[in-house]
Amino acid sequence: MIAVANPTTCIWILEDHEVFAKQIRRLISGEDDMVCPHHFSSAAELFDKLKFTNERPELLLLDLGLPRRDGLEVLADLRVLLPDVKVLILTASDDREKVYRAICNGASGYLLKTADPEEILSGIRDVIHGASALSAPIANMILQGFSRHGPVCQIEPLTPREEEVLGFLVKGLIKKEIADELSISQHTVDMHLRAVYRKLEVRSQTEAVSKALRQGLV
Amino acid sequence: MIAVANPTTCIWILEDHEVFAKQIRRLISGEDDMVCPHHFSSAAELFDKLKFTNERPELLLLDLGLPRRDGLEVLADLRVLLPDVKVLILTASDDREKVYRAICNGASGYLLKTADPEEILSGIRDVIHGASALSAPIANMILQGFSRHGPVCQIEPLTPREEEVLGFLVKGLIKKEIADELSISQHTVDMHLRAVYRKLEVRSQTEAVSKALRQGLV
DNA sequence: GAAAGATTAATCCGTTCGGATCAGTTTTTA
DNA sequence: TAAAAACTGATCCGAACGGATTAATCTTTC
Repeated sequence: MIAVANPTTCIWILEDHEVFAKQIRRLISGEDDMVCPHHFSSAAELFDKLKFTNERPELLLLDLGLPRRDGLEVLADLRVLLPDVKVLILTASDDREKVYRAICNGASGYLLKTADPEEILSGIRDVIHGASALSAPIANMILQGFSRHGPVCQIEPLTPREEEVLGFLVKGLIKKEIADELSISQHTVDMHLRAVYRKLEVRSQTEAVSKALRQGLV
Repeated sequence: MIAVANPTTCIWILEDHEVFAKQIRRLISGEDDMVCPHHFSSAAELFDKLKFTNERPELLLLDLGLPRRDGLEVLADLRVLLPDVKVLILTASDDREKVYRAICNGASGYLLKTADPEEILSGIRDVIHGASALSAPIANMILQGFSRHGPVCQIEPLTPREEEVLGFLVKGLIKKEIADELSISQHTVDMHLRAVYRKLEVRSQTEAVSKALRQGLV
């Protein structure tokens, strides 16, 4: 692997609050490993730029509290149009649903506007390097989502096939559909599932899916 | 609320690597809002201290790669013995299962030993202030756990009763047990559940639980 | 005080699930 | 190569589930 020293990262900002956007631009411009050539006040402006030019950012700082088009919609659209552009949410809202939707829609991080400049810059660098950035209160929200369901113990490891079946179950398929998907009989699916129940110490699909998701097995 | 200026936080360390432990102690001692009076090389030493003295830390920096007693066991025991003591994992391992188990067992954060001193200090402060601290690669691991299941859309809000029923379902109860728990008939539970199905656009308990957990509804 | 929404309850019926139990084949590993 | 583990398949049956439909009561809101 060839190491590239200080490659300059191109960052765009979508933020309707003009003053705040300019502050962030100044912050970024003060660093020698990143530039911010544009910022946009509305989703329309951003998509016009993408439509009529070939310029592309490596990272977009995205506000969620936009006036017309919701930031979450912008995020979902970008995932389809430009899946390689990383999106870092930078917003004032710590609404639980917004946080979850942003993450589930592929945001690389979620920073609050209360974050200090250092946190924003290191967050940007983390995202550029393939990691994720979360403000402490947001990390807290997510972690609580885990621990709320109580402590967990080590479990007997699942076989690859068992994990596969469990994965389809989590996707919402019923046994017959899983059987078709894997080209095996329903009885076999049943057998694998039974083994999963034993290992996870559960007694139903519902419990198995719940435990699997809470423990990050799938 | 009365603001207390710079209250000194008492931090303990459980870390079998003597050199690293001393580095961290020095780091902490250099700050005027935190002190580290003790560090321990084994779980036994730590629990002896807790048993024979009344000294208690506000925060424990915990390594997971301990020789005899596993750090995760220590965490689980501390949750029971001293639920108010916050635990911040500081370890070399980025093993997915360890991360999930630590979080599910109530750790307030998970930092990698590769973290720089500033990150460790700000992580400690975040935890003390009730938030959480995650190293960027760990945050990434957790976020991937969400987005792996694909994008999600806004859903019709559930009524309180519907959320309650869904909550019990996630806990692994079957309809009859939910009915008993809420002192209503199975038919009513069935009705609520059907409403949940419609709103979440699913067709089974399994799918409902899956979607609920992935979207952080419960 | 009227309208809207939430909560409660019930019947009917076909589908799916979970538990118990058995057994042959393939793959991995010691 | 032999043993262990994983994967495959099957039957039987009672319990649980999902869909459709109807309707009374209670609470909140305008």
